[in-house]
Amino acid sequence: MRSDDLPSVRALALFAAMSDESFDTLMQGAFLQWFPPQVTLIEEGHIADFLHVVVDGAVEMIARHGDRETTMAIMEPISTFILAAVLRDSVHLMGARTLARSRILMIPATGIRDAMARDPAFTQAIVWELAGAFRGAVKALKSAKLRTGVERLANWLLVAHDQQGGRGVVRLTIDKRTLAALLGMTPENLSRAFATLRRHGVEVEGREITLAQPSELRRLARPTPLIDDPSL
Amino acid sequence: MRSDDLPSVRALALFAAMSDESFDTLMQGAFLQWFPPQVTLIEEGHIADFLHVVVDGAVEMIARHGDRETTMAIMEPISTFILAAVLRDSVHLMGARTLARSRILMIPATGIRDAMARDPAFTQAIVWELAGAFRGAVKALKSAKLRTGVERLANWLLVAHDQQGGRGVVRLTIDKRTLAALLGMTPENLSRAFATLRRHGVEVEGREITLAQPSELRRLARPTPLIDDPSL
DNA sequence: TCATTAAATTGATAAACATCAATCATTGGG
DNA sequence: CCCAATGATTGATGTTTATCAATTTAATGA
Repeated sequence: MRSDDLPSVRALALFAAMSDESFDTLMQGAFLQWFPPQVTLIEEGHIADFLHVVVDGAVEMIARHGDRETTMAIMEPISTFILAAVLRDSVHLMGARTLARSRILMIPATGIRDAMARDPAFTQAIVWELAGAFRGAVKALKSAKLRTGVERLANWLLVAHDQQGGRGVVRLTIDKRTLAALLGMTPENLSRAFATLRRHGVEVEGREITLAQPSELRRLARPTPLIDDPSL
Repeated sequence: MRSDDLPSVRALALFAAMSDESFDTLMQGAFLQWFPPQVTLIEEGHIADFLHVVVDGAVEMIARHGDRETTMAIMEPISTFILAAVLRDSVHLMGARTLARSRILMIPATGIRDAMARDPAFTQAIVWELAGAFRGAVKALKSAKLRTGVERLANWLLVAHDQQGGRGVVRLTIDKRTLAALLGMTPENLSRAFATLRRHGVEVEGREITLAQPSELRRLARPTPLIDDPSL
């Protein structure tokens, strides 16, 4: 790993408070690598060898069962995935695949566990990270259980809208098939959901989506921070 | 809190490795209390004041949105709930209600955070607990997204069967309405799912369920450790 | 034991969602 | 620019699930 990448890695919340010694030890065995799109990074069911950190790009967390596949989450910079499997020295419950050209930091699982045992500040950061991951999964489960597909899309759009500056336009950074899988529906039903939302001011042109009547959309979506607020 | 309850609390994995000093400080402000069934312990959206530990009984984690309600998990002894909200000093994403007469240990959230800051062994135990909770939520989400209702019931029965000694009978410890909500369906559809499973050797008599043809049920259920193994 | 209430089951119907297929639109490579 | 491949949309149909209502069963309290 090139030494000019180190400061930006160090600035990540997970690593910021740990000691210099711990950080240097950890980075000895780590590597930061570019991957093209559609590369499988980890396989569901395999033992976790590395902690992965998305530094650039995007990674799709995938779950499969029989002939069925779903998208569990999209990891964007700067975020880790598979931390729990690493800490428990266990198997991945999900696979991961790059959605775009991505730069991924990979840190040996043993190094993470060793550093955690030695550096309390690092452990505290891990606690913070895990608590956030757990709450993210709870919110996803709530959405899946309490909302219809159309409602999930509407709320997804409102969140994306806020994250993109709230100027009436949402630019899709993922293809619609992946969005459908993330929202727990078929691509066909995503198209239909968009058609349903047309009456609520949602205009779709390829990857650009205009929210012409945001309050109308909000009325249908019924957002709640307890599901939709990424910071909660 | 009576001092003869302390040893069994101390033996909980979360507290076992922490120092005596930390444990004593934590237990100063804690209390262990019996609650009758159907008592709301925490409300969704409220700030987390206490960490809760189910010592006896059972607690249902509930999520609500509008006029809809679902069961997110059933917490049985010995388990904690709401740890992530405590650690992040944030609001509950779920409510909790006793399902049976339950003995609950309540520890002030500030005490938990203080102890975590001071006692690395406690922090390590928290990491272990959080990692498990996250993986539990991921498995629940996978089940919700990848399986039909009938399949979820079938797998739930197989897991319960194993946990109850694998002798061909499952005894329901919760009412069927709650089981339905846990599995993400209406009570009516739970009845229908049981009727569907009759052809796979599942005989229902009130709260007692006989698995007359376990391998037939297994063939329909298609269990996978990556969703169904409680230890993974 | 009996009456009342609550839970569970069953039936009918509607809504949400998936599957399959055909067509259209977009993208990427030669 | 053209063509092939891929993604998206639309239509038809089937499946899963929810809702509503009626009936049956089980549990509870006096």
